[in-house]
Amino acid sequence: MISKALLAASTKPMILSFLREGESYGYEIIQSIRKISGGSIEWSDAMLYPVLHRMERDGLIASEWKMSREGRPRKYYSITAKGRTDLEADMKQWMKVHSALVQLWKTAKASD
Amino acid sequence: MISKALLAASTKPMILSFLREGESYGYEIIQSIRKISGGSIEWSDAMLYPVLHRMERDGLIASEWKMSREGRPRKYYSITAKGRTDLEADMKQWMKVHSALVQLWKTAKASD
DNA sequence: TTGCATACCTAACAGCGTTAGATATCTAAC
DNA sequence: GTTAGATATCTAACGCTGTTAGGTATGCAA
Repeated sequence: MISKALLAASTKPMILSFLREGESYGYEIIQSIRKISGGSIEWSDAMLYPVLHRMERDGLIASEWKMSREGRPRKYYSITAKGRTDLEADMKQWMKVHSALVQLWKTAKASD
Repeated sequence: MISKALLAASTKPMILSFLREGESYGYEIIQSIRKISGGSIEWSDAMLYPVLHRMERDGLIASEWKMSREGRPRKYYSITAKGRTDLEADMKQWMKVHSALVQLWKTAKASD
């Protein structure tokens, strides 16, 4: 179970990274992220859908309703140019924090 | 400037990692983290002090008032056994998310 | 027709960073 | 001596976001 704070920090960059590979829809995103993380990341739909709505409102992704063969409507999302730019910034931020954390862990180890 | 969400996810493990090297106090923690991160991580005192209070309430750290030579009172914090255990769990969680993110970034790169 | 997977959505609540304050000491400059 | 900046801690109101707990609807298998 990933903590709420870590979830909040990683959801947006993960969605943008995933959509960079091609369009997808909410339900599929949840399944794919679970698979990619080896089961350690379990997103709830009640968390994800508002996130997708916010990201679309902010122009990071765009949506389009499509009908699947089974007759179920799906809302497909694709990444926008703004979303790609935002992802690049997110990745840099993430790496800065990750580097600082790793450095702190190493330092502590060395003094053990 | 690190985003609010990423800050919220990294503050606790960073404080615990830092205190694992020895006791410290709020003001010094802010300066040290800024230095360690090369200036990219700037914590505000209004963010940090409530975090320290919560962590103490949760038994992850313990505090003790001490007087510095200049006469200024400082509240020194030290990590507890529970804090060390919590940090280990945080590190595992962080690495799970980090691995998933890195994998997504690699996949995207490969398909470029 | 019952149950499960698929597929989407929203409202109330709780936790936490931001903004904007407050208080107090020490040191250096004017 | 008093002004300014660094040191050192704290709190209240606000906004954002995940959680909990619901709701709606279709397709398929038992």
